[in-house]
Amino acid sequence: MGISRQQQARQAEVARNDEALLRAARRVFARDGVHASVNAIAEAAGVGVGTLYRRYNGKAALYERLLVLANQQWSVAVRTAADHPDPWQGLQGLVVESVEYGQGTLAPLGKLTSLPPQTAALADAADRDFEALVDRAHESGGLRRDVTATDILLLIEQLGLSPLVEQIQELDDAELTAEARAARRRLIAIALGGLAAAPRADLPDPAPALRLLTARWQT
Amino acid sequence: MGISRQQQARQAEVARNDEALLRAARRVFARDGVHASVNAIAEAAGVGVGTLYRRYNGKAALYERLLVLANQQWSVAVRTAADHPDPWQGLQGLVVESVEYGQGTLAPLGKLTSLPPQTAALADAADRDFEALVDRAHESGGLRRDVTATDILLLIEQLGLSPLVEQIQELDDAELTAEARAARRRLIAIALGGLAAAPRADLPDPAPALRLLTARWQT
DNA sequence: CCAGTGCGGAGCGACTTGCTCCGCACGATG
DNA sequence: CATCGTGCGGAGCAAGTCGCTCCGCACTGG
Repeated sequence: MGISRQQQARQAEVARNDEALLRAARRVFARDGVHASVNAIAEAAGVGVGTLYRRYNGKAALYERLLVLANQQWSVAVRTAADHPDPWQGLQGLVVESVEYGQGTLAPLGKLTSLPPQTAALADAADRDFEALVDRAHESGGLRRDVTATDILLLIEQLGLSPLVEQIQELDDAELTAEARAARRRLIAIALGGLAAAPRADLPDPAPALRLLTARWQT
Repeated sequence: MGISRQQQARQAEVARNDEALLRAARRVFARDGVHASVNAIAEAAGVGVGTLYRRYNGKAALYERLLVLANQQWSVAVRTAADHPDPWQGLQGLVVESVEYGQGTLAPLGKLTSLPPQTAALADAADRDFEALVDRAHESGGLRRDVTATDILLLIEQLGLSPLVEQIQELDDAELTAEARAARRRLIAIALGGLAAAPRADLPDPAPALRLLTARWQT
């Protein structure tokens, strides 16, 4: 039972569609929360709803996939950060990467589904690794001592859901979107500066333009 | 044409209802964004939809009222902060107060309506005062120099929309809600520490419990 | 040309939306 | 106690949105 050449030829398109679907779903779920509609996701991905339903059993299944993927990304990112020679540097990189992953918080949708057991196990392991990393960052003197691992997790969640970035993304203006992401990078840097025990790096990127605040609700 | 005694007697109830309505509207709009339904707002306020419609011409009018009130609170808070003898202390208080006001970002709903002109003028004046305050905080040496006024405005917006606090509020557990607010106060303090030019105060409130992360999406 | 595959999106029933309207509870008046 | 004015809750309506199905079509390799 081999796979026909026709099937092989289509695989590329299928994979492209699937990726677009997941990226769009991540964005729309982050923006609209539980209210996110499958129509909106399909449209944002540039595919028909039929394509969405051919791959996922419905909204809940799509969301569950997203949860699993987010979990994998978190596990990998924690492991990478733990491998950094300087734990405080590794931790900073982890925060930046996690915030910019763009998942937002998916917790409100938790009711839609429950994590598969093996994913939950993976998450537990990653969380233990994360706490160990935080401990080492304390010992290295880089991380201020009164900050806990939970503080940092909450900080990541807090920074991940960015009205600024999400709303400006809707405007479909590439330059403005880049500015918004840069502005958020500065906010992340400010927060990281607040986590640091002592001297802090300069803020990255040019100072944000005021129009980032106003562009969103102008006609 | 005087007001009858009966009318006077009812005024108290009317005022109570109106306040509950506004507080509920603020919460629900912050949580659900544009999708917030008037039914949900009325229910959260503990009143019927009829009562809502007797006072406001519809969702847009309610929202506009919220915008105007938020503007007033911002103006007052900026003025108060500007009166503080130490501009950096005043600025810190302003950030905390604005974040905890609980408006979240209302920008996504901006399309529903437009600000009345006098409110816009008030906002402009407040923004000028705010920039002056930031300048003075720079000069006083309290605020790190590479942070701009826009950075701080974006930071307030970023911290104001808190998935943690909003989702835990849904659970209707007073103790847990207090813990969530305390946890966010620590995040604010961390961010303020990142804004500071040099030495920082200890973080307030006890360290957050891990269950703040998990309680939300457990059955 | 054909056959196979994956695609878009019109359309379905179910549900939610913003909003209206009416019968009723309440407290003051006489 | 009966009356009356006032503001209340929420059933119910039309319009719209939802998740989802299904079918005709475009594209590709032979």
